[in-house]
Amino acid sequence: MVSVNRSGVTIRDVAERSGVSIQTVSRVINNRPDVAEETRKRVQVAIADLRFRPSGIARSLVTRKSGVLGVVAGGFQHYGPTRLLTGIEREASALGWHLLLQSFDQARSEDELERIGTNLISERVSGVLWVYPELSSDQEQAFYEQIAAHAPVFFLSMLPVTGTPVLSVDNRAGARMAVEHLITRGRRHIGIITGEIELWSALERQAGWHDALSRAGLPSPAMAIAHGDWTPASGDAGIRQLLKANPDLDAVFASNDQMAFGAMRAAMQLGRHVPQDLAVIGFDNTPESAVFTPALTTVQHDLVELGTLAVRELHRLVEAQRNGQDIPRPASLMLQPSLVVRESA
Amino acid sequence: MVSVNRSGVTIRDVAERSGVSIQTVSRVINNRPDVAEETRKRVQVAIADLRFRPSGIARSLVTRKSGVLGVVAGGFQHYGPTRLLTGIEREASALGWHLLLQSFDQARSEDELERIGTNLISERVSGVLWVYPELSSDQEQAFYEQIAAHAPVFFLSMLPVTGTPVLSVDNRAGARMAVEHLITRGRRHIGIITGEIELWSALERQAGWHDALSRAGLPSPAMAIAHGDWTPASGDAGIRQLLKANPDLDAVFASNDQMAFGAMRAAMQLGRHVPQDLAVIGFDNTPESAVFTPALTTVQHDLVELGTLAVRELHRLVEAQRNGQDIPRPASLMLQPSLVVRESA
DNA sequence: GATAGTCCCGTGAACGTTAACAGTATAATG
DNA sequence: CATTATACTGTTAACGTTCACGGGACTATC
Repeated sequence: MVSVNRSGVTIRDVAERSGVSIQTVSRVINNRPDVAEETRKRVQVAIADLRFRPSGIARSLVTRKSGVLGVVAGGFQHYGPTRLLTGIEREASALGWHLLLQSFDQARSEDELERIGTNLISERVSGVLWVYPELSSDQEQAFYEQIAAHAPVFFLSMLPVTGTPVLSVDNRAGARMAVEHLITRGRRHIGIITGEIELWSALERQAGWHDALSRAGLPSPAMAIAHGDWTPASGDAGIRQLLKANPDLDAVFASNDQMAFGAMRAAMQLGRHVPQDLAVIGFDNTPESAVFTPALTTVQHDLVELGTLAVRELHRLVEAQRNGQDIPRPASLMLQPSLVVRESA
Repeated sequence: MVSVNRSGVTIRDVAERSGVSIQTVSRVINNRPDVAEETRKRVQVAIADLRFRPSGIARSLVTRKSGVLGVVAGGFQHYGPTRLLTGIEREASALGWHLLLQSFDQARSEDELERIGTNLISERVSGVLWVYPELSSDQEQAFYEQIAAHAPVFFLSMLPVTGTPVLSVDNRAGARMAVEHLITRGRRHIGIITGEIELWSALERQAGWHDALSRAGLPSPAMAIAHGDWTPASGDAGIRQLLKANPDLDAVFASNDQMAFGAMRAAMQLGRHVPQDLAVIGFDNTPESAVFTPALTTVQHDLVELGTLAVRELHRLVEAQRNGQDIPRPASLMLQPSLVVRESA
């Protein structure tokens, strides 16, 4: 019972049925003032009767505005991108924008990038949000120039490059807070399990770890660093490596909660008690972190809010541009995270 | 440094520069055979020089095909919808389709529904995937009729209604497997913490729990049922309620992993040992489930695969329709889950 | 009573592409 | 050599809207 009768009712049909011109119908659907109340009613009745929906496509063609926001994102197996997307979607829909999603997971090849760029331009997106995947700086530059000639681009949680506004959570400050908390609690041998090091957020969290240690006059040797990839398994592997290299390790900062979970489990398997022998601290404040045993101390950041803000800023920019107003060069923005102290540290 | 010069290079510019007609350029970009190799080259050079990208919008207008897949989804704070979206995105992009995302989180009002329908129709989507939110059956019917007149609609993980194909994981069978496993291990007083009962998947899992019990000749009294909402907190509350009402409860089936986590933590706080005193089993096989302490026994289902299949089926249908072929009424599809036995049961 | 202003409505052209058809050469066939 | 097929290219008309005009019928103003 799949219906095939694509109902092709157009503005012309409405005009005919209500005995006015096409233009008048157009005025009604865009509810413009200059149409008599009586005719407006008549047209509206015809619209309802015929179940007419104006074609966004035709409209876009002539107005040269799509009302579509291009979102390039990846890593939906992780917590961050998912939350971000939620915020983005929410605000976009509130502003009447649609989302054109382009994922960028598997192959980060040149071709992939080219394809995404072409798609975004072809669909005449009104703006672009580049959410997650890091780019090498030459790719970055090329992509940015390519797209930016057509629509404004914002980068979320990415290394800032010239002329590109970046909106992000202050990962560095968050990590610093976490490690400072460990230091306050008397820990002195504090390791780190990093995220994927190609990602700016991972690097920033590592930098925050380093900041806190050096401010306290503590060393941050290479052997206190284990490289993870955000997964629980890499947290497991990471803590084993760290404990082997640093027998007197008394705390670890895992760059996200999932790795913290993996690390806690492995530590307990190795006979270490958390937090007595080993304090563990995470990053994300995932729902699971509160109910893990022991409950995870972690860094809270509001990514939904970040996504919301990004869309709002971008929308403002696009509107200003469209109305020929002065375009304020958008500033970068850093949201401040906070610490949630629980049992693990 | 936000660029405003929306580069308006069209097919006409390309034609002019390469000294051919517009039509020939069109033939080249759609790489059709009937164009001389030499002219093709010349046109391609012009395209590259001018950085021309054909307007998907104009193309859609004339071909009356958007190549856009409407996805109506919600609940991205949960594991399921996220995985599903991943699969959908992956396959869509492989097939050259774009995704138009419409969230449906907050207000499930009539207005909301109307807005979504209008959007989908206005954008002339080629097909619609209704991912998560349940609808009351009259809403359902109205929505379906409204949209289906324009594009085929598939429902994922929803109560089947007349004429609507549903693709889903077999939640009922999964739950049954879980509870049967508990029974095999000698458990006799098995409670359930349900998901949001408005959702079909939650109801199916509850039905599976009931199936297994009655097949084994065991009772499934109302007081063995606690209603949750997928969150860890509701798992916590759920197990407390169950233990109070059923002092000799020796196992619980939580309808998702997050609730299982909450339940395990609460049980341990109440002095029960998992799995000795109380066996716990979840549903989803989230990454965290493997590293929780104790590691969670749970039901594994491949939602990425489900999303992939859904898109593929829908695409096939749309293509068949477009080519005027016979349209096979798409069958409903159930993916079989499997059990992952770990420590908690 | 002429002039200007206001309110309402319609006409024609455009937006950027593809579909359908109509050529014009050149090569193959009898 | 005439005829027919083949390979390539161009012309015209859509697709469904909105924009920039223009103009008629009233009403207000001097």
